[in-house]
Amino acid sequence: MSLFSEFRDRELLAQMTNEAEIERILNNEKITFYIGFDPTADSLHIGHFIQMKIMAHMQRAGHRPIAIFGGGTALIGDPSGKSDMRKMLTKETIAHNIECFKEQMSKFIDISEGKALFINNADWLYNLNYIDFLRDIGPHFSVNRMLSAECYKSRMENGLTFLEFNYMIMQSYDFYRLFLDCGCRLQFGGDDQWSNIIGGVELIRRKTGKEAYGMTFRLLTNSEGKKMGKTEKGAVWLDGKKTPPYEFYQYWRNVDDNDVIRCMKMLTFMPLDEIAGYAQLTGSGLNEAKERLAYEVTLLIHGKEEADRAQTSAKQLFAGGGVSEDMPTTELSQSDFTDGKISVVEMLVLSKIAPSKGEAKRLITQGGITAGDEVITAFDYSFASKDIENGIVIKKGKKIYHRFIVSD
RNA sequence: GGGGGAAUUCCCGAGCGGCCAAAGGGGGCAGACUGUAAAUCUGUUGUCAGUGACUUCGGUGGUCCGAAUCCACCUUCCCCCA
Repeated sequence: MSLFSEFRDRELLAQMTNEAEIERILNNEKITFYIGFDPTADSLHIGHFIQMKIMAHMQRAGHRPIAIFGGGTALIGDPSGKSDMRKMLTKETIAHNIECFKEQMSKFIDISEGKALFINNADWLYNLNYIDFLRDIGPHFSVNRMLSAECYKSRMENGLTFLEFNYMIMQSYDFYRLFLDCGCRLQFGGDDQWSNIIGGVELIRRKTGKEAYGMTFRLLTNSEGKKMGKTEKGAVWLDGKKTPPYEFYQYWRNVDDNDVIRCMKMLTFMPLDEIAGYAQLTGSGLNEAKERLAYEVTLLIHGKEEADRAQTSAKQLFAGGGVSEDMPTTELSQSDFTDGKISVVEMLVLSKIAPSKGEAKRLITQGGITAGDEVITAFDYSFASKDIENGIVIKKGKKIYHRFIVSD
């Protein structure tokens, strides 16, 4: 199957500037292309992963990827899809974030022998001369047209600063520079980047008279069109320290029925005909597909060992009596006990299962806390230290398990 | 630069001197139902303590027995005019 067809069949494609030509190039030439990543956090998240996966697909097919780290653009802040201005990041934070990105990305992209390039756009953006830049680039942008761009729409109501307004021009300039310096003719990005990408395509055409191409990939959304990969605590991070493998696994294990197959297509390298098999499943049979999805994605991000462990833990916890070696654990020391006892409320707060004592009591009152096999019903229930010296598992609701052990 | 308006608990959004820890919705959490799904229904959603206390309504002062509500100044944001 051709690379382009693969993208299409995996439902990855969103918009592109010249479909026929892009398909021809992808399938028949070896080209240099780029994707930008703004270092706004110290870890990549699942949305970036799709972009990386595309890079990997492309690299396998012999194309040369460039990953641009937005050390310069992150200082501006992309207003696309944001209803508020981002918090301004310091240069130090950005530098640190870039290092984190590079490390994570190296696991997916082969950068040996110039097979891929990692470039920081601060290399050219920092030292731009304002007047020269305006005279060189400014005339090629129409403010009227920029303001009608999708990425500024939401901001027309809430306010858009001049700082952020410049973001599109910066990104367009990036593409122009890469076109000149590296022969980069194609830019990819998430679909929210469409405006920024065609800005660059157009700039290149106006400055050089040559054609460059842009293509966007679908954002990971659920069946209701809402962005996926977000939890209450924030994004689903690729860094195991920010989103532990078990939680990561559970996120995918719990996706909506309607989203499983698309997630498989978009996030894994599973063969399409195999995915088609899973698409036949209905009702509770879909759990099988979810399990596979969770395993595959965890495997890609955290490796086989962690994926196996997450899967085993999940099976033990949900199928068995709820005991697993690998689960969040809180160690209680003797000083946590008063007169040799500790209340369940305290344990819940100590382990951060509940953020406050009030919340802990509420959980107990509503029957949401189970210790061992017993539902705790009295909010002042206490454990004696000797009763739990061999460890005890407390369950909050149906899915949160936490083990307590007593140290000497 | 001139004029007008706004800032409320996770979010949106009521409240306009005591009955306000603050309506309603969203979201979250828990329970029921289930398939570790969705939908639905119920409860709950500041902190600490079992009648109560304490800290909250952009910030700082003030008026008052009493303020989210009134006054002054400050900060930020929006709108109209230039």
